[in-house]
Amino acid sequence: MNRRTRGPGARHEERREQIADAVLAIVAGRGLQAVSQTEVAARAGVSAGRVQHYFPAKKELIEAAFDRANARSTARIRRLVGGDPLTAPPREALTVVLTQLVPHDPETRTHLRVRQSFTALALSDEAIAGRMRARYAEFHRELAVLVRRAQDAGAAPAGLDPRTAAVRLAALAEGLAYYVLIGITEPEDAREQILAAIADVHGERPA
Amino acid sequence: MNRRTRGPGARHEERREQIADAVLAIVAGRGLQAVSQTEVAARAGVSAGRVQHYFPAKKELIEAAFDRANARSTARIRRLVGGDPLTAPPREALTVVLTQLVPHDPETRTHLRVRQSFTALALSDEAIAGRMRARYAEFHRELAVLVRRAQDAGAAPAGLDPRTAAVRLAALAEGLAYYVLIGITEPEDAREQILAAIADVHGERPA
DNA sequence: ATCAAATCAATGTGATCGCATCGTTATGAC
DNA sequence: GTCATAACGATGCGATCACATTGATTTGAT
Repeated sequence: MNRRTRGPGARHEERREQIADAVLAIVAGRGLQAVSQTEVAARAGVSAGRVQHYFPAKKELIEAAFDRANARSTARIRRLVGGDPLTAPPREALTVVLTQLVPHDPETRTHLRVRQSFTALALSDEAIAGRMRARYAEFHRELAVLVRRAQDAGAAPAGLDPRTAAVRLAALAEGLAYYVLIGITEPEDAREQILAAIADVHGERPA
Repeated sequence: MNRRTRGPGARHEERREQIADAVLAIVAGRGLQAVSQTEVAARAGVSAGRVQHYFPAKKELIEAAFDRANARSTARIRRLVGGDPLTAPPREALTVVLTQLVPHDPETRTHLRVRQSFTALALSDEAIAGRMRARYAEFHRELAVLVRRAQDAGAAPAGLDPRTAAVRLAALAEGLAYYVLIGITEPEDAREQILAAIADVHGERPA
């Protein structure tokens, strides 16, 4: 129907995303504690009043930014896989999803910095924690499906429980990702380890 | 010589540790952003002036708390292993060091919450980041020594590069630890996965 | 005993924060 | 056209923060 329901402009969702993106940029650069109405408004190139209008409470602003980050991440994965990861070739999908977790370009680096800030916030903010748990539940479930399909396709002999293998892969990838982020591991090394772990799931011997 | 160099009491280091511990308690409970002079003073049971006296700048207070957390962690590991981990039976030391990373009692849970807060801070605070890198360098080096000794002792056939294996083990353990912390993985499951990974390093087939 | 330095508490200060409030403007419904 | 209302900008307010300042007190050294 109407693209604009009310008021001037009224590209409501668009504006919200623009502001949420500004929050993410600040978080990536200087952390969550640097997020304030003034800071966000300046970064987004809008008035502080507008920020407050779209997000009456700071809590909502932060949560919107978190959701926005997840949406961006999901979109990026889908773009790289070329569709729904669950219907893509399982091994390729596994490789993309897991290697995208480790920072290797500005975009992934920024995303992981943001994510790391929110993981800390989740420890003292139940609203974020709930979203985080839901996000991980979906993530691990999706990974488990991929692992199972990969096992079925390959010549996996015994076959580890898909769910367990999925969690193991994710944990390894996330741990390595943080090491890369703080600069104690090279992106290439992390990637190699992840590929080896994926090969292991396929019944091949890891390097 | 003199335990007290100057002034009343002058149990300088002791007081600093007491205040640093208060900081850690606050971080564990409500996160880094809840740390303020007033809050710390109240938690430590001292005047706000004293906090300021021992830590003229907040930056120093935070860094002292970080160092304190590391010292506590090191002491706990040594206590559990019963001496220097590097001279203990390698497989036992590996098991202790890695399984202690995942939260399974109030102490380890608190420690990991604190650690998680600091990992986020390290992304926007170079002083903390430097300390963090140094800490990990030592941690991974120590793990690598243990892995090498474990490989020598066991019947490991080929033998993965000890350094690579060490990083892999640590990454897996830390990833699992965070999953446990936010409640999407059970402590027992995480422990099992870690034990399996250690067995793998020893040349045994993982479960 | 005296003194200098360390310790400590109390108060002040400027800045910043989240949020409330108020007034103006722009827009769509009628 | 008019009217209700969303959109928006600007300003105000109370709270809190890190840090500075001040002054009193306690100790060890001499």
